[in-house]
Amino acid sequence: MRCPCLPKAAILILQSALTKKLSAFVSLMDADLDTLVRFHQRRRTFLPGHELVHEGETRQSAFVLAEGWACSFKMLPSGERQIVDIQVPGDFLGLRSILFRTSDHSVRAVTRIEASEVLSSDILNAFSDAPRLAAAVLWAASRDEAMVVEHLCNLGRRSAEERTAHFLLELGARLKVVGIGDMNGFACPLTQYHLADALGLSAVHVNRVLRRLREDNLLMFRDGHVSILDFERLRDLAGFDANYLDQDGPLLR
Amino acid sequence: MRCPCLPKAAILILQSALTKKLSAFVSLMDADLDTLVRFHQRRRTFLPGHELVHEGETRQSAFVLAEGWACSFKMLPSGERQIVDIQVPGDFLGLRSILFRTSDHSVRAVTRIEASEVLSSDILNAFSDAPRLAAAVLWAASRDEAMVVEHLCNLGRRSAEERTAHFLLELGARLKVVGIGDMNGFACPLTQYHLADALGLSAVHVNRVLRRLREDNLLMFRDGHVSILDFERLRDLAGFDANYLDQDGPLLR
DNA sequence: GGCTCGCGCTGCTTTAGATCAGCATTGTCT
DNA sequence: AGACAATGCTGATCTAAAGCAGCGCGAGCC
Repeated sequence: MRCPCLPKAAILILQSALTKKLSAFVSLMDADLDTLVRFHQRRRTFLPGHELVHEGETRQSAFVLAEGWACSFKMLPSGERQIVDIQVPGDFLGLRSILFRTSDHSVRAVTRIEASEVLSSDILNAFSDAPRLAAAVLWAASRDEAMVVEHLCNLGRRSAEERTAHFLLELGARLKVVGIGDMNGFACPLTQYHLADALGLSAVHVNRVLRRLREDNLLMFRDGHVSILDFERLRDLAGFDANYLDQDGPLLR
Repeated sequence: MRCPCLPKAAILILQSALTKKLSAFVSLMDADLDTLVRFHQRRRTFLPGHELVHEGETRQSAFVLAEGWACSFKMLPSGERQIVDIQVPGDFLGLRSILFRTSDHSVRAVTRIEASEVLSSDILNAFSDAPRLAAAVLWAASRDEAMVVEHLCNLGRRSAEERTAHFLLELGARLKVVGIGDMNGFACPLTQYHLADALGLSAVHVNRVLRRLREDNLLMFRDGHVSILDFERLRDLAGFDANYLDQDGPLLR
């Protein structure tokens, strides 16, 4: 605990996944933590499949994901879905939907989730009241962008196997930071259809790729669990370098 | 001019491409404009091909692009290049490189460019001194992310023709906001190799796609100029909806 | 019990785009 | 002038992944 005189809510926040993540960027002051507490009012529960944010609609809310998994995606005119990112605890959901006139993407719960609604006033007030926290929000948004950029390289220049391996390694690394899963694997509620929509592949092909990865003793994706069988070879296959997650080492700035 | 008592430098800033872009989000106050002036000290000129930001290196600078074109990209272990985005006047270059421990991407001048170096202290001080400007920076970063997200959909779910059309329509829309080009087309210093690296295609295939688009009287990419021959059909082909650029209509928030 | 539905899995055929190879044009350097 | 490097362009061949078709299995439901 940083400061025993903080209100009880703030102490809970200290342990939240979001705080863990932001603390990798700056050490937050009391004023920042007080403001973070406000982010965590309005906690909600949503069932699997519920759409929290709707592409093309105005006056959307953003959320901070506390428990469970979600995915952000865009629908294309052809009716196909492109999953942009998978969200795990500590991630913002739909941040761009409150900064933009109309949301450019949708967010849907994959599992049952708990999330706190964040209003655009919460974010914008943070810029006046808690500049360090606001800077951390910019950092978090930039980190999200870095992940999308890496996904772009995935789709543009990596083969189906490399892509799949890279995607699952990234998920593992992100989950480790918020204290879920370990080097050997993690619980994963995604279906092969989720993978297909995220990786720009057909579900049929994802299935084949997963089989090959399993037959090569690289990883197993089965029964809602991902097992990393050979991290080194997987990392080399995928060309995975976690630098872009900016999460190793203690906070510097 | 908003305020005749501002220093001369600030009045110039009022007309800068960055200011035009940020003003689409919030109307900036004098304090914001003063801070923006600081962003525009340290103006530099770079020759075509110069690499301003280096992937994997620490202590990088960011820049605001004032004149000319640049591209941000990542190199993959295979030696292939994925262009993440093309930058035009008013865009930030390498913003993530000052927020992260090590830069996750590189930035290279396509043409001769003029750019102002922005230190991480410039950005972070803005959070304390000019919260509205800081919020606008978050918006600009989010807009960049929205563009990368759209590129992701491009690579994941659109055919080579759709991708190419979409990419060039987006460029046209972005250039229009900063006052370059019009509905009929724009000067474009990119080579077919740039397109290939941005679109995740081979240069050979880009050439064929451009030929088909030309033969169908949709657009011409030739001699450093893009001519939009049939905007409506191109837009339908590409499934292009400029909403994600969040640049239409007057400022609301 | 039988029904459907979601999800995982597999074989066969097709195709979009890569790869390979080579030519034409233009501008720059010596 | 000749050499060369970039860039644009084209035909022939190859291949990774899509598309299509279908089966198995367990869960939930009438």
